[in-house]
Amino acid sequence: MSDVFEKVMELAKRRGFIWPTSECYGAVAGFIDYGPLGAMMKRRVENIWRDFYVIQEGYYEIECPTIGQEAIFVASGHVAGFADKMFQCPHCSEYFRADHVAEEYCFVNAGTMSADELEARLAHEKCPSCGEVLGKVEVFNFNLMFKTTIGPGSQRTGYLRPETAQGMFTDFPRLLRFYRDKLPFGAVQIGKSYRNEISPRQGMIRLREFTQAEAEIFVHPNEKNHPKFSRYAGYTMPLYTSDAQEKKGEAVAVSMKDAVQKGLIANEYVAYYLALTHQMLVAIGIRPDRLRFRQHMCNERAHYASDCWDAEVFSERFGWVETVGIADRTDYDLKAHAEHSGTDMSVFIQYGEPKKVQRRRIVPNMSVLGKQYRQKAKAIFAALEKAEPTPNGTDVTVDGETIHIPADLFEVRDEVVEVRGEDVVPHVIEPSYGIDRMCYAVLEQAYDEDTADGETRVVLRLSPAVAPVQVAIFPLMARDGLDTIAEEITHSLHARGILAEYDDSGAIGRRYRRQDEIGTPFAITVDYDSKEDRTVTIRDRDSMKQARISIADVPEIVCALVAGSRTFASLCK
RNA sequence: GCGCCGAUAGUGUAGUGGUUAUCACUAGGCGUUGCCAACGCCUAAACCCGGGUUCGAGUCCCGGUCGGCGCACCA
Repeated sequence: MSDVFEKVMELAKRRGFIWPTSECYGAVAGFIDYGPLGAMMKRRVENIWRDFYVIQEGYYEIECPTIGQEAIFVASGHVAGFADKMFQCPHCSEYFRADHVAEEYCFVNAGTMSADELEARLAHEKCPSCGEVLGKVEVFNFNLMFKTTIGPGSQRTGYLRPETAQGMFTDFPRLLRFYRDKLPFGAVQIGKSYRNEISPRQGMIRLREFTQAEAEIFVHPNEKNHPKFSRYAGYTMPLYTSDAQEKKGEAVAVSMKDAVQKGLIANEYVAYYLALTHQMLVAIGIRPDRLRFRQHMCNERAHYASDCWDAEVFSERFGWVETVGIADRTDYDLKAHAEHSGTDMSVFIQYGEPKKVQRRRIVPNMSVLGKQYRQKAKAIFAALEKAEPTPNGTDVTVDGETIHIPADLFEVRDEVVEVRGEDVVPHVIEPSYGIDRMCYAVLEQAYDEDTADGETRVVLRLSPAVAPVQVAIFPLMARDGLDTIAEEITHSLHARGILAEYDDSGAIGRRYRRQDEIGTPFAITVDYDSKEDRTVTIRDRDSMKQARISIADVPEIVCALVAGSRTFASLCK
């Protein structure tokens, strides 16, 4: 009994959407090839993503290497944190997370114990699976990053990035300058990321090499109202809140405005991108009734994220599949990179009006102190700035030595200074899209079988926006000049950037079926009337209806149909 | 990584240890046909990889790879 997954993957393989990678040597789990049609469709999905994020939002795209030096991932926490301590039971061969088992046995600070400590302590405990006393186990780190070396001699460690996000963070100072030192702004990146999954399954749902489209939007920590929130304030869609999940409830349709007001969503920024994501997924052809937004429970949320939602698409095969993650990552990443790199990752925010601030300043008598303390003078000056002065002078501690500075060697000035602004480390709103999962969802939902003239017709009901081939051109017969007219029409469409496929092979019905199967939304047929009156038929994939249009109008009509600015029904008078 | 199951033309499949490995669809060529997988003729195309048992292996055994399911994993 074959389900939709099997049918659609069989079609995808046969017609050139998705192939197992390096098949001639045996495929490798977690890697796939996009064939000619798949690569085209994926590109169209990515370009729709660009329409939203780059064109509509104005967040420019950058492109960083997929290999990063070790320091990046030390700072991001991936070197230490993207690994799991695991061990295998010597009796039953089961694998376990060492820290999880340790917690079950109530070890104190199980999460921070070293591998050696865990080995020593676990030796006396029983295997959670088979119940035998574990004895000697080997606790090892399994890091999900692919490691490599940079340059000859393997001196320098590099990692394949596990997310594209870090590039936007490490480029932050340059991006800030590019956006002329103002918040908010955003940068996006579409590219490959890599995770060495232990056991990838489920076709293109869990890959070791996959394509992400991520946006990092840098906002003022206290200004999380989106300036264009009105665009989506009334947008209503199903939200599956953490509260509803705890109570075993269901997703409920809420408007973004209400969701923010009721505190279901942390802020307008998160809500804005939830709605934008919904709109975009529908634009690539995801059915709204198979789409919901699930909030992370407190315990599954990364420790630095203040709110996190997954856009989940319902798959007939896999159930609800998380396809997009939208998180408020706060200032975690920028602070980490600032600390590890020593580079400032803050923005100077000017106040509307300069603030007058009362400030006490201790001004040392440089000439006397300098002569008296010589090498120590510099450290003493620094210490004095933070000292608490008394009428009898003050004590400062330099290199463990307490030195008394008499009151006549410094001056205390109470002054009012103008402060024009402050340094702020922005918070980051991160919508992160799994392009491959989106592509799978599009294919699965587009797959359909109907009956035409008593025969089963397989049809991919792809949106014209993502269909790899946008229109097919058929001469009814490949002779009598029909082929020439059809070729001319094909070229006129190519000139408009439309991917039109000419096909004169086989019966006309067979050619329609071939195109139905790869989701080509429209087909134009040149017949003998075309020679007389310069008209052709245009046929709609889904309804299989035809309309007669002038050859001269073909490019404009096809462009309008593909763009969605005109419906096929409007052609049928 | 463990357990169970599977792997045969492009796709889906048949195949008692013994001829030249079955059939359908698909694809290519020729003819025919004049708007929805028509028809005729012709052609191309496969036993996952490596060992073993045997006179002989697509078939039996062992190991591997890939895929599916269950477990574990999925910051």
